Amino acid sequence: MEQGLGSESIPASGSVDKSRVLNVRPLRSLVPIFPSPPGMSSISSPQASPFVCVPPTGPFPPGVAPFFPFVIPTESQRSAERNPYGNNSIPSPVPITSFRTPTPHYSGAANGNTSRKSSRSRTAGVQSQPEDDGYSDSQNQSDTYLSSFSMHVTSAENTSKLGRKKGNSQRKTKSVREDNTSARDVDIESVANDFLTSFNLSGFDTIRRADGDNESVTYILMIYSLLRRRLTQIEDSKDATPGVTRRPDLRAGTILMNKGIRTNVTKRVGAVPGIEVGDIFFFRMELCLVGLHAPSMAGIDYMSLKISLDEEPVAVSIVSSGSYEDNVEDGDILIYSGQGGLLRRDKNVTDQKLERGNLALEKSLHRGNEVRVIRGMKDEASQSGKVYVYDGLYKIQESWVEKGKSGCNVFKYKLIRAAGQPEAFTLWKSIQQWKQGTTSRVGVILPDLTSGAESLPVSLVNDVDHEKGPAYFIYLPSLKYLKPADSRQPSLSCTCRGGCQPGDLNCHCIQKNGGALPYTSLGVLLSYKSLIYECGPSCLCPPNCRNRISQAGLKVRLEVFRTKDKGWGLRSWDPIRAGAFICEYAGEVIDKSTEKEFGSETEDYIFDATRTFEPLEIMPENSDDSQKIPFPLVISAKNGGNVARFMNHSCTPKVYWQPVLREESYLHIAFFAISHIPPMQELTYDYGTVRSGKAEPRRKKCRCESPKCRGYFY
DNA sequence: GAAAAATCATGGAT
DNA sequence: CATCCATGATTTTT
Repeated sequence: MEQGLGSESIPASGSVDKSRVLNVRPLRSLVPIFPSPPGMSSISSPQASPFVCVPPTGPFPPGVAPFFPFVIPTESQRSAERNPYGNNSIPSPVPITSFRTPTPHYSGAANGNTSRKSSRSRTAGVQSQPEDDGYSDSQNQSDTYLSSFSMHVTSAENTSKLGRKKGNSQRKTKSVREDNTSARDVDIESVANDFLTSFNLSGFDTIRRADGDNESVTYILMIYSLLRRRLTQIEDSKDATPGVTRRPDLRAGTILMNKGIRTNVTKRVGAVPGIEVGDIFFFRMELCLVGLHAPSMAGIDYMSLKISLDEEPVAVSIVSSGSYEDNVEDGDILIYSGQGGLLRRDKNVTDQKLERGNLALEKSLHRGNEVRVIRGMKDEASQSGKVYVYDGLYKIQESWVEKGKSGCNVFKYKLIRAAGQPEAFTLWKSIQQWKQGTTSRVGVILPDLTSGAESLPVSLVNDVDHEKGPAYFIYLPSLKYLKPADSRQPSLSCTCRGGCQPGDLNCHCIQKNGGALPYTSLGVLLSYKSLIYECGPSCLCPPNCRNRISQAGLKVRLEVFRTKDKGWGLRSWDPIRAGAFICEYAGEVIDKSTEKEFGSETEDYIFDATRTFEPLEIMPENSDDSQKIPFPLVISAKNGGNVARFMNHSCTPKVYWQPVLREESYLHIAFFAISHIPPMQELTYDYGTVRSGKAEPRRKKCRCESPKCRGYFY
């Protein structure tokens, strides 16, 4: 059924090269595929609570994750869930069900709706074909994935019932939008399906949905990131009819929510497994998906807690984002305003009422439970948009009512941060001050080791030992080709004087990239590719062209710092969002004639682009092998290089490298963030392994301290 | 600056 | 009383 759908809604798929399907290697999938138990959607709250005999300060020490043991529902429970009326007869107090569990909404919306709409989509698909060309290449490709893998998703989805929510909005939608717009929705849906199946991702099993761990959280965030960027790209390329995906962030979020690709669905007081204090997020939807803060918009998340017979709401997390007049002066204290009362479209400002979130906060004050605090602040990297920092657990100390600016009553809650947690928000404040110069960074050896060669200064810092700095080298901001590149191929440049535009198919550089720019409008790399093409020296586009991201210089404030046991390392003062460009690997290109000179005795500061690294989940490695790097590139940063030469190896890195070809003959190496990187976390990448046939450099002991550490690197 | 969006809780209806 | 359904409250984001 799904196969039929795929070929129906995307007419071009008739021309798909079936042989590709056979080449698709099974990708690493995170979890085995479990169809969700049919009764999942009817869980309700039984009686007993483990909280009854527990001090109000919370059932577990701070920082220690959840009170839920990892319980697989027993057979009796499961059958009880299947029979909703049997709920009350569950005899034993089982922790996992002792709280009101939100009904999971992973409805079959995606499949159900698409199939219903598919007949309409056929005509619309034809109409929109010219525009579709903007991304049809990649779409067709993933289409092959769809046909080969979709069965998993379909079967998993169909077991759950159709989301009424979805049906609801659909009805509204129909009256407002034209027919062909809703048919475009199908496009998005199928793109999303393609996308997900290309990861062989069929959803999370119920256990992983209920309680997360580090792996699930990062994985979900990666998927979200990629899907969101993908939808953004589609929105981009369809400039003729804007508004297809007005809010890619929300769109990507709901798709994943509906498919159950989320975690920590079980609401909980206190720490959330898989999420650490200091973690950063760029969208509210991300908070929903990982279960840190469930409401997609509201600032207060709460749950009802059963105490003996009574039920009362307690707050579990809040987002302070600047909509209200919160006081954030002191880093460990937060004066938080209650919700409501703000001016709405028709009404005026009103007094806040002691209900919902406000009531929950009040109850939490008396109960003394810990409340997670997420602080949102302006993202300086992008004009619009915010960064959210998980600032850990707080307790409410007092509450009062005061007159707001508008003269209406506003609830205020004073929250105090629990002691013993890693720095998060306070670190941001310090960094702000370093930048302003109001306080100085401890241990600075050089304020700018690039001596102005980069657009932003790079400090050299040592607050660990007495080492005065790395051995002398010349700072090169970019890769130096010693010999003029041999022009075996005529350079194919572009003539986009105003900068390359997403939909412009006449642009050679876009053509080389398969019909779509590899970057989003924010300059974020869409996804890893074995090779991407940027504009080069003879292109007519300006330096700020969107297809010159890796040439535009540093965008984040970096520092080279002394690590505890790995020599010098690199980290950033600014938060870095997933996919963002960090820097290139600068140095001197080593060609065959000079190779001897560098020889094997100088293994340090050598970058070998023929190395391979363990592919990450975010890389649905396309079987398309045509785009390999055009020639082996080896860079030496021994005598001269940039910040990249200080990046250490890690077996679970935050950064990966990506070959970038500028015109036909200039190959560069650019580094991009794998996931969101909070400030001051060391930037590391996987040094990879040497292609077989080449001499192995000597092994070095790896000190990355990750659970997946291989123990050594080259 | 307006408009649109998604989620969950809530309360009324069945 | 349990379940179903519709609506409201929330505020972020482009």
